[in-house]
Amino acid sequence: MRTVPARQALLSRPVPWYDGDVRDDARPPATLEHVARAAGVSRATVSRAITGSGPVSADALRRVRAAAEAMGYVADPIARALVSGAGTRVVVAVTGTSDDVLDCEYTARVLMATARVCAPDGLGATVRRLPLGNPLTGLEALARDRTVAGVVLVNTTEAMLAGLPRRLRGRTVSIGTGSADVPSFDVEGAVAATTSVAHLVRSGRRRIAMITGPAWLPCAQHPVAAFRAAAEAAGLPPRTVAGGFDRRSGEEGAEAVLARWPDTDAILASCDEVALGALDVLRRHGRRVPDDVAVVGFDDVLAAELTDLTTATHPVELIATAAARGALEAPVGDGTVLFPSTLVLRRSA
Amino acid sequence: MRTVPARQALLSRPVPWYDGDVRDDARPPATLEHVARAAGVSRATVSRAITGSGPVSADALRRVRAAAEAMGYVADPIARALVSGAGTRVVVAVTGTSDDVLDCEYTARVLMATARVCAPDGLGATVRRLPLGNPLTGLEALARDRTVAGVVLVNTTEAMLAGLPRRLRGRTVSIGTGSADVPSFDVEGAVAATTSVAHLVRSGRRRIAMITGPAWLPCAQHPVAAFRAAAEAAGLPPRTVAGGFDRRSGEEGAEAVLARWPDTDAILASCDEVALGALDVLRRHGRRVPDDVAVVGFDDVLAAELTDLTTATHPVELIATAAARGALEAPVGDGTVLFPSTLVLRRSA
DNA sequence: CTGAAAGCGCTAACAC
DNA sequence: GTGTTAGCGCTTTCAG
Repeated sequence: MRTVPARQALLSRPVPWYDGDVRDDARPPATLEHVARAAGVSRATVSRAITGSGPVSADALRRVRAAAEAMGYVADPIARALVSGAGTRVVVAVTGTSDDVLDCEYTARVLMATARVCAPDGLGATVRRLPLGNPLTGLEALARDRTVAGVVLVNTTEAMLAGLPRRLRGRTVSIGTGSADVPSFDVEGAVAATTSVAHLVRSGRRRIAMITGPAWLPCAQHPVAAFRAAAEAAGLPPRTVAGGFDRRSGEEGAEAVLARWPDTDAILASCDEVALGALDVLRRHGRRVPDDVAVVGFDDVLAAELTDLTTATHPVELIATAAARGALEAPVGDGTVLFPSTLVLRRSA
Repeated sequence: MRTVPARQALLSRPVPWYDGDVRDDARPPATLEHVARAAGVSRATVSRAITGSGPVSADALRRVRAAAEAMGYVADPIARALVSGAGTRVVVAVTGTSDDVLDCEYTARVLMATARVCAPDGLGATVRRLPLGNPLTGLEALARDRTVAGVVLVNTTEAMLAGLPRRLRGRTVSIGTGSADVPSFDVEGAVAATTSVAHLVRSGRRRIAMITGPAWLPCAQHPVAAFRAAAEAAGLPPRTVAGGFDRRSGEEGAEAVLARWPDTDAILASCDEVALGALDVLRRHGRRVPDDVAVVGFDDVLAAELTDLTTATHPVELIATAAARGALEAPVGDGTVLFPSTLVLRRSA
């Protein structure tokens, strides 16, 4: 084996485009090597200068910066990821019973926000469903996956938080319930419910029923608890029926409400989709909205405006952006960050 | 410099988890090296066996497969990307004048479909806006970006197709207009327009106006041409006003239509969003829909169902999925793939 | 058919 | 401070 001193090897190896005059188009991007040669220093020094991860003389720093600037040097995130084991994509992991959860507008918006956060760092975003019955197998697969830079949990359960694989700690966040290990980002759903009830009571409603979110979803219980508390505080019966987040459960929920409490004069829905289903059922039953029954949703999707639905806002983009950032950087404060929700008054309540 | 025979070096280097009994959770994923040792062959052979990129004896193949299977080996996409220069993410590049294009439902759906295609390969997805005025600078940046595995163009212009950087060829596709270099995937917008006009004419409409899509967008011209042809074939005046894809241009377009041709009895919109804006204006002007004026949209978004809008379907997920696949694999046939659109009859026409 | 060796572009010990 | 040396996990000539 012939042993060649490294530096000489470097010098003898041609640096293809730097001295040639290839078409700008075909020219491959500059590497650390190119910058080092231009600045007259070693690759290590360039690395330190660029990342700021070690001592570099002011002089070297200046020359490196100038060279990098001139050649439009950008560190290759792939090489970085390989050496640091940091991964190249943020996974939006949605718990659910079927892939329908990936087809909903909400998930699409979370993914979009995540992708936009990832873009400048050369990272990508993906989605994956975690089966409700056994989310841990999915999480373990993610832990073993070297491409995973961070995980944004959507529809987090207690089991997932408790069983979070070690390797995922510090780069996993939750949109919803969190834990000591997992910072959480969520909307002030409880406040939204309280405000909605207050509005209904103020406008004379006395027999309010709530169609709740999925029973297995911890963060969906806060609005329910708030509804109960607000109702009791106002001296009203805390009527609730179990629901989900889709149109269908809005229909079933409204049917259940009308069957159990025919005198209901207001329905509070866990989300707009559910409210739309309820509106449908009310219409079919000949109940006028808002005259006979008021309806309040939650989310303020485009459809809410079109159907004149009174609803509380849900700043999904803001939440998801903060969450994705949290999954990439070391989380700022490892507690819960809640985003405000405000009631938008329209015709339905 | 001490020169150590490679194989001996390999043998003397401990293979951390393979012989130890670390917690399953903390155990790092198996590498080529682990499989090679277990199968009693070299890394090169394992590589050939796994990728099928070279001659391997049946015996070696069997042993490698067994070992890989047993250890749950999956090749690290990052290392692969580094050595092959293949990139780790597919970029959805949307041409537009402002970042609003990234906030629309359509783009979110394209991104979701792209992310789902990328997921199994360990790749991610991102979005990026290409400024309408100068999309080439953006494309050149993408060409220089090593993380880019493929590009899905949305709202493609002729200039972009003509000036596509060499390094992007073969891994760029277009949702919309394509070229010899760029395979295209689109909906049968022309057919949709023809069918819509046929329906309107059949139901007695004679003074049909179209609010077109953006003038700068080539693929948006096909429906316009089809509309003109259909109208003329039916002996009707081919009335068109320029529009865009947003609610606002639907409103402005409808105003323009009513101002120029007060006797209009049908409006064909370039998309549902535009149709919704038109509906609003018609209501404000006291025109009854569909009695006085029929309205037909295009896309069949959720809002179309809610507002009882007659519209033609637009299988965005199908199109984007095919496009993303095309950006990753060598495109099947380098022509245009058109997806069918069908008219959904509701109350508005 | 198979193994050794050479990197992809970068970071991180470790010496000077 | 700065350079040298080792890799990260993989593919790929190039010899045998």
